[in-house]
Amino acid sequence: MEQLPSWLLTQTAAFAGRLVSEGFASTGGRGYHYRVLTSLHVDGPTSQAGLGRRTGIFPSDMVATLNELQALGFTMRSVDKSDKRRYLISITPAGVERAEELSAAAEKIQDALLAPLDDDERHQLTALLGKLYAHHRQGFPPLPMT
Amino acid sequence: MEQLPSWLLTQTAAFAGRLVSEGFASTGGRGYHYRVLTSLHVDGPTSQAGLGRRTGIFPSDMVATLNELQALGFTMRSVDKSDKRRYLISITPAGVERAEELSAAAEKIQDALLAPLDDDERHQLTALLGKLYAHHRQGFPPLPMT
DNA sequence: CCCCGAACGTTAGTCGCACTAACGTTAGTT
DNA sequence: AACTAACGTTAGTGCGACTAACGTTCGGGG
Repeated sequence: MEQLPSWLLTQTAAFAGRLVSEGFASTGGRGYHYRVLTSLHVDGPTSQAGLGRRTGIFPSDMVATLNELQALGFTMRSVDKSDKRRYLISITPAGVERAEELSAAAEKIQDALLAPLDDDERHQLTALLGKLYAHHRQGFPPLPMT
Repeated sequence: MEQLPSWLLTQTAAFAGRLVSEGFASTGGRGYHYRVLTSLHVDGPTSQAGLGRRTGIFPSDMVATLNELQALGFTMRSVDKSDKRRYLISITPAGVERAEELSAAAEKIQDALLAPLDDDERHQLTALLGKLYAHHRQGFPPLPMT
């Protein structure tokens, strides 16, 4: 059982999840915050739905996440007057700062996670996971990442 | 962000988790059932605590899981009269059958998950994940897997 | 021998993430 | 003008991981 890739993947992911949670939680954040702030920081403002497509977060969860981030002063909702259905979500200076904190935390997490692997192996792993990720992402969510 | 190993790992794990959930759910089971039944089938009867150590399931969750499996007729609790604190958990014939069903489901899941990888890559991946798993398992839970 | 700490099973509850269903509003399309 | 699709929102579900507390039982040391 312990050599089944799905077992290894989910178990390793469990450890990874633990590390990620701890890492982010120690700075008072969580995965969704990291994903959203980083996406806004790197790829710029967009609608909530667009953000959801970028980050793989469901619209319903997006609402809650943005409520939190907004309450913390990290993001802003402004009406898109060319389309009254949507908000334009943008990141504040404080949000950028936070995004960088969380990125730093993410890097530390990498190190802890990949500790037993040398550089070669790390590249192998990222390549393989990238392949899996790319494959399974196909045909899955609403693709247009506006 | 998309080349961060932790991002890839957690995202890939998300897909894996989806496939696993779907795969098991389609047969009316879940991950905990698979873990527990397989452990009992492969490594024989033990106490609840022992089972928890084998499978990485918390005692509190073990209780619920065994209640379910017992209600379904897949496992049995018998008193360990040499130690009145514990139950001896064993698997029933129906449970063995179920374990095999779930194992078959797990294999199908493997195929779906690893579809984009050739044999070589699959071995690489298992090796790398195994390394990570082995490393992070150290110093984590109560080790004696009685 | 008794006491105390550890292990066992159990109940209850929390958290993060993923996901579904339904609703009102607004934009396009036909 | 009517219909469909997209948007944001509310509410609720499921699974896995985890914490806290409690009563019972076992084992070892004073």
